[in-house]
Amino acid sequence: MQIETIIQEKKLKLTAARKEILELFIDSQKPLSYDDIKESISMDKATFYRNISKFETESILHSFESNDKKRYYEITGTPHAHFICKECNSIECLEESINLKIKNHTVHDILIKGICQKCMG
Amino acid sequence: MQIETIIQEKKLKLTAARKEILELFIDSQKPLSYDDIKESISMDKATFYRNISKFETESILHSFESNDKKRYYEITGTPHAHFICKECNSIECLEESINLKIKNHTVHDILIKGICQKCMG
DNA sequence: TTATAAATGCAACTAAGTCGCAATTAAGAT
DNA sequence: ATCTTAATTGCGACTTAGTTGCATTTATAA
Repeated sequence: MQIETIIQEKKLKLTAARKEILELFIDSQKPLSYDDIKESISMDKATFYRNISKFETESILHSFESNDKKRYYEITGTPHAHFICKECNSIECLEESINLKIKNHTVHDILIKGICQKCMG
Repeated sequence: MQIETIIQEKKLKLTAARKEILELFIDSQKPLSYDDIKESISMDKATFYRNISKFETESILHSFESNDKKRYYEITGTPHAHFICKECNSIECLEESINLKIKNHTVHDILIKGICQKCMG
């Protein structure tokens, strides 16, 4: 996944901030919140959120609200469900796809909440 | 569902605030946030949240974070999944139960996000 | 190289929820 | 019926995630 290609396809300006954000999300194996990466990035949080928002409207990233009042973002790729641990707030991507249809509704995302292996002890 | 029975079973004091909260949630057909009901209740928000928190530890209510940074609460009854519309943020209780097991994880809740019938136009 | 629309940093703001503390109250004991 | 006391309440100040207005800077295309 080439950052410059992504940016050019959507006709966005390639700024240092955008490069930083996309590098982080492309390398990450799981969704990240602003809080997760604020130490690793050099831009202001307004810049972060404005870019994230643009990336979302361009479908480069998508997001969901977790159990900890934070929004988590990930690169839009193969759709998959997420497991959120109510105890430690960790998030796992579930690879086995869940095929779920609800009539008169378009399903985009599935979040499963519960207790993860670590927290079950 | 009798409010006095619920309160007595958990050995809590029956206060006016608790009565108000439980009445609202027992009558509601869907999960409610503080914002949904703040006009209808007479207590301070600290009191609301402290009681909600107690009701959650007593398993009288349970809650989840929706797509709009608000936490939604509902009476603990028959387990069911929720559909959250990403566009209008409405929440529906899904009655057909979804049987989902993930090895090494305890599943408590399922949230399905997408677009509801109204918003599909 | 320049023009300009878009992007940035900063500071001030919003909104959901939390916390400390003094005053009040439910419920059991007298 | 009243007293006692731990639990509950209201208030105000605080926290934290995210947003907004505005002056300055910068990527791109002419």
